[in-house]
Amino acid sequence: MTTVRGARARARIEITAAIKDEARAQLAAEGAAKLSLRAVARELGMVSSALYRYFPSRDDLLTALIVDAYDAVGAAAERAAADSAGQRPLDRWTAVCRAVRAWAVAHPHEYALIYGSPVPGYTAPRDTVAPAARVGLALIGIVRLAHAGEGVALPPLPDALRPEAGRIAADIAPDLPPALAVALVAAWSQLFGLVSFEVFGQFHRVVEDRDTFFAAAARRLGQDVGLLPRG
Amino acid sequence: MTTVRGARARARIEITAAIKDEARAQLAAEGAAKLSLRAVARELGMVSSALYRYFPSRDDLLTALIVDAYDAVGAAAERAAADSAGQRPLDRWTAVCRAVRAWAVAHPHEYALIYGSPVPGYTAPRDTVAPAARVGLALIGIVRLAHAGEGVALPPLPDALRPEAGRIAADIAPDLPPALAVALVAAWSQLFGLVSFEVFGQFHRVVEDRDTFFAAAARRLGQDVGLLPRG
DNA sequence: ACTTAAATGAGAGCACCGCTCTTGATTGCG
DNA sequence: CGCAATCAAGAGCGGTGCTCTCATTTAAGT
Repeated sequence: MTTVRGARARARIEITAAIKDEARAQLAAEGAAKLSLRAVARELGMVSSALYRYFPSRDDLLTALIVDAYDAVGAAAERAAADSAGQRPLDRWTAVCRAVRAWAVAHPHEYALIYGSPVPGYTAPRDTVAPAARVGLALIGIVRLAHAGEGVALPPLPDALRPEAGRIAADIAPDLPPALAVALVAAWSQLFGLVSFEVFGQFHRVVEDRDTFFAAAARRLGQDVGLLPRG
Repeated sequence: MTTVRGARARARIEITAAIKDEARAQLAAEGAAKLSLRAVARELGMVSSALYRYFPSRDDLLTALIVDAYDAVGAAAERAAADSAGQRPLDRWTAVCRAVRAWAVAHPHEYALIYGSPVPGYTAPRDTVAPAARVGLALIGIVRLAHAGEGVALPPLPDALRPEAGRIAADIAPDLPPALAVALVAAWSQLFGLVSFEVFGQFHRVVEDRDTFFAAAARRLGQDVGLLPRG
């Protein structure tokens, strides 16, 4: 199906990749707002209208970059999870968190593209939902192992939250107790609160040693999902 | 000093306000990316160049909107803190959190303007730092009262975090113990992680009953800064 | 009260943007 | 080999932020 049919098909793949690379370079240099199709085409030595053979619109190019960014941060998270296999769950949790943060500070504009203000319409395109879930799934995986192992310690669920907790658990991890699922979703979003505040400059003149601050906060987040300090 | 000198000065104030109002309307309708000086001028019945007498650039207009947005969400937080005076600290904490969230979901584009991707340069203009601190200060105020009252319960500080914790405490609340200050900063950013994920659509098809989910998460955040369930 | 300087609005214009359409090669399949 | 799909290029449309010039109006100083 994806076999290269000929020189033309091969060229199309290469040019598509070149466009994305140049767009990514401009994104890293100036941010999504300044990304211009004309500048990308100019840098690639082609005319702007030719670019529309590969991406039907600027938003579609951005969507491609969004998918790639989700995949990149998701891969970083999964790699951290894999590299920390065998360690204690809480250490693995913080390793994944730190991997996410490291990727974010290394690629601030790409991070802003996916976890900042949604720049196109209100709803994300279909293609982005699966890549967007990878970080969350990596976190779930670690907690799942801990739950199967020595178990996790969680406070009881408020009655009002019980129905919603059941829904969430059914959606993201039917094998986990509802209280754990809802704690996971909360911790997941709070992790990106920490990262976003750092990347977007809200910690300016507030937090200096961000590495150790983040490590401690991430560890605390792990405890909030029931991971034990001496598991 | 701010006395109105004449009709011209009065008109300038009114026109400046009208420009901001129209810009805010367009912001709410289409988002910051689509905000156009020309469209604002057109809607106000003036020519685009005339608008530059009031705002030197589009970014300056946006900065004005940013300041207003910070003030609006800060005022909402302070109002929630004032209205809940006398209640138990943890309830007041969640009240402030819910006020922030309520403002955010009511003004998603303005929220995105201040807590989404920073659209102008990397560093926020000077005028924004004071208004941006209001929500944090409201939270600090509540915890400070709780600390002066029946006290707060916090886990011990890791040794590695001790220097940074001292710095943070000196910056934001010298009267509070360092462990509490660092927990506050973390909870502060995590609060906006929860809100951002909801406003930016990351909770789509994950969290349904967002009111109760958020209330529980905010309450847990309050416990993370040492507020006691039955204080 | 008169003059003078500052403030304001209008208009033209520049460079850039996303995007569309047409035209003429080039490629590859039947 | 011929025909259809693919592609680069160019011109062009309406839009943008922003600058400059030029009247006109207002406010202040003498």
